[in-house]
Amino acid sequence: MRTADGLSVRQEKILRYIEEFFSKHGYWPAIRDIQSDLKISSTSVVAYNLKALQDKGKINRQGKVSRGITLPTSMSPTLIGPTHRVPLLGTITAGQPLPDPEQVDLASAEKVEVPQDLASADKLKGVYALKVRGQSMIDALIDDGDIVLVRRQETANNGDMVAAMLVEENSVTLKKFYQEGSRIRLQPANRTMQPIYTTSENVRIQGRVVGVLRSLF
Amino acid sequence: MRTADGLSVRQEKILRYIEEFFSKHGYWPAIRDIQSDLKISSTSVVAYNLKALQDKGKINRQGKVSRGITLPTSMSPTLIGPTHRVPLLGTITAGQPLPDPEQVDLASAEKVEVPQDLASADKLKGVYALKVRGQSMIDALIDDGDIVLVRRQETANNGDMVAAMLVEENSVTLKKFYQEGSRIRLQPANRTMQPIYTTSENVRIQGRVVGVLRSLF
DNA sequence: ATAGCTGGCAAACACTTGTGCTGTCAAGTG
DNA sequence: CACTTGACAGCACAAGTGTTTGCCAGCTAT
Repeated sequence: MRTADGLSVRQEKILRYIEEFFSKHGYWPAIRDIQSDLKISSTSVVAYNLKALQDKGKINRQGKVSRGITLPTSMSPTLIGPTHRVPLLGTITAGQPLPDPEQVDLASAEKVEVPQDLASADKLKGVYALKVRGQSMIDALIDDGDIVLVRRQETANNGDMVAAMLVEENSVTLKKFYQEGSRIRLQPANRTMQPIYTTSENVRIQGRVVGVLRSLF
Repeated sequence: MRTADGLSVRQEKILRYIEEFFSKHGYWPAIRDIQSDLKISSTSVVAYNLKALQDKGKINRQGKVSRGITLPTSMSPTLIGPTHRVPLLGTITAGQPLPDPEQVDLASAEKVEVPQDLASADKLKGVYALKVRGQSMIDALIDDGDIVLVRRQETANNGDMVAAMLVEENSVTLKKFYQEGSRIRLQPANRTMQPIYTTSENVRIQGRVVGVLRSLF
C-alpha cells in the first residue's frame, strides 16, 4: 500500500517521525531512535527506508555522520529549536458537530505552529486549534476564518469564551459562557445574534479560548 | 580577555562556530568538528568550554547524544533558511512616533515567529510586526496588545488597513485608509473615535496590515 | 516453475563521538 | 612557598551509530 506521494506507509511514518523528533529535540534522530520508537525490528530496515526516502528527495543525508539526517528546507517547518505546535482539530461553527478532542488521534492531526511569543511550551499542554466558521464572535474580535487556540478544560468562569458542546443537539459552538442560577447562557459576541439558554446538564465545556491567529493575506 | 557576555574569546568562537555549522549543514557539530576546525588541540578542551557555555546558558546539551548541542531559541535569531520570522519593530499607537522601518537594523531586531499557516515564506518578504497599543482598531478585530503583521508598501487602496505616518505630526498610526478627492481620511475602526482628515502630502503609507496574532493567556 | 524484484529481519562490524581520567602550566592567594 | 583555580593537552575507553552482509517471504513477469 502506498500513499499519494509514492511512499510506503512505513516511509511516511518515518518521515513524520523525523520531523516531529526535530521539533521536539532540536536535533535530528539517529537510526536507532527511529527504530525503537517506531518499533521497527532492525536498524537495517530503517536504513533501507531512509535510502528510499533519500532517493525520492524527501530527506537529505550525510553519510557516516551521526544524526546527519536533514529535511530539505522546503519541507522543514522551522529549523530552529523545539517549536510549539498544536493539533488543528477541525472547524467550529454555530451548528456543526465537532469531533470530540479526546478521541482524535492527536499524533496524526494537522498541526498549527504557535508563535513562541504567544505562549511558552508548558502553557500549551492540552491546547488545540480550531478554525472558526461564521461571525458569531465578531464582537470578541474573532472573525470567520480565524484560528482559535483552545485549552481543554471542563469548567469555565462567567465571561470565558469557550467551546461548548450542547449534548441534546450534539453540536459544538463557540460562545461566551455565563452561569445564571441553574441555567446557562451561551452568548454570541455579536449584537445581531441571540444567546442560547439551556440547562447545565445539557452543556459540556470542551475548552477555553486562549489565543487567536488571523491571516489577512 | 573576556567579551561583554562574560565569555572567553575561545568560547565566543565556539558559539559562533556552532551557529555557523548548523546554518551550513543543517545539523549540529560534534565535539571533534569543533576541535579540528577551530584548531583546538584536544577534545577535552572543547568539552571544557562547552560545559562553561552550558553553565552560562548559551547552549543546551543532550548528554551522551551525538551532535546533541543545540542553541536556545532565544539565541538563534535567524539560523537557516525560510524560518518564518519577522522583526518586531516596536509599538504602534495613536500618537507615538515609530522608528522608520527602513532604518532599523533588521538583523538585530527582536523577532516574531509567524505560523506557517498564516503565510508562506515568500509572502513574508518585507513584512514586519508591530505591537498594538490602544483600541482604535477595535471594530476591525484588533485589540490592545495584539501583534499585527505589516507588509511594507507605499501605496494603499481604499479601505486597506495601514500603518500611516503623518509627516507634520511626525507620528505613525494604525488606521483604515480612504482617499477622498485630494484629501485623505484615516478612519479608526472604533465608533467612538473620529477620523483624521489630512492632505495626501502629509501622509506617508508605511505598510499594510496582513495578519493579526493575539494571545489570551 | 524460475528468476528477479521489493520489503523485511538479525547480527556483526567498524567508524563516530562523548566522557573520563591524568597531567601541565600560569596566575592568583594567603 | 604551598595551595587553589582556570584553561589546556593527550589519550584511551565506552557508548552511540551508520553500514554491511546474509537470509527469508511474498510478488510479478518471463
